Amino acid sequence: MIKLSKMTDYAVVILADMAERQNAEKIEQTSATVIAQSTKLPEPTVSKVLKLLARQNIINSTRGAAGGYSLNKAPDQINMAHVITATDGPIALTACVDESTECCDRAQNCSIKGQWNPLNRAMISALENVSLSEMMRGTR
Amino acid sequence: MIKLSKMTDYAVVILADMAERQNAEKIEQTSATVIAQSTKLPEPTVSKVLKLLARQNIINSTRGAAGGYSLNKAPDQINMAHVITATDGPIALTACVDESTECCDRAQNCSIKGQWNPLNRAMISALENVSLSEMMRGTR
DNA sequence: CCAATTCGTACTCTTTTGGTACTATATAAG
DNA sequence: CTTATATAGTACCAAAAGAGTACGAATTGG
Ligand code: FES
Ligand code: FES
Repeated sequence: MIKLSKMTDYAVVILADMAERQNAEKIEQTSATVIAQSTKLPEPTVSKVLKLLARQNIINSTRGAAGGYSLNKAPDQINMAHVITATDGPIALTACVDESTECCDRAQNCSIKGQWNPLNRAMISALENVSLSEMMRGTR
Repeated sequence: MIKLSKMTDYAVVILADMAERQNAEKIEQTSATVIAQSTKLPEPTVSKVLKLLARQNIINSTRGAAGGYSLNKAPDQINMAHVITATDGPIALTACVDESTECCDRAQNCSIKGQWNPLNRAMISALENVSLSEMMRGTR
């Protein structure tokens, strides 16, 4: 079954939690520990997800004592394509998107070589059009 | 990385092969063996994929001697959502699409429970809008 | 009956994913 | 300067999923 990974699932939950907190209280930084308690997710996993999100600049990280994470954009500016890219890596439905790389094993005999792009583009733009705030409808 | 399975990859290659053959020659039934030779894919795998496609009525199967498979629709009537459903199972980005089922483990503490639908719908309709014939552009 | 062909299931091997642990680095406070 | 508190990065192991294969049952035409 085609589905997204648990990491992405967690990422959305965590981002939603951060968005709520940042909206309600005027706290700038939140530590991984606090988020883990709030979401009831295991802390090491939360930490891992936050690191992934920080690498893609979806959230901001501050080290040291009194450090933590904070959203880098408004919730309606964060789209799912970006989040999925951060947690699952690049969105490419097949390995055969461009002709430069190795493609699949049967490339020489394949009748649809290099024809996956329409599908990929459709998928990516669909994901780009769903924002975090849309995922949070009815939350508050 | 979010990607579709090799089964789906094979399925598209196989369907493209069938579409070409059915267009060129006026053959009604084609056996798994012939398709395997034509696509250079291992026969057992081809057989497996064809069975999956037949179950979803994307192709037609005839048993017995002189039996085989044939397309059930025109190539532009076959969309990728259908093919992916046949080979990978239902398209649901998360287990938490409807509230009836068990959802994920943290359902009780989840702030976005039941909010995955927008994402799922976007994804599915994107896939429905890509047809097999679009994947075959430039083939013939 | 016999040959050709699909159907269904089950099994094994490999790859990917999920989760955890450990160490290094950075920063604020005393 | 030292210490406490955080994040950053890497590496590792177990569990799950996926890919491929094999085998026997069922169906049809000659
Ligand atoms: S599917 Fe990869 S080259 Fe055809
Ligand atoms: S993600 Fe499953 S209930 Fe929230």
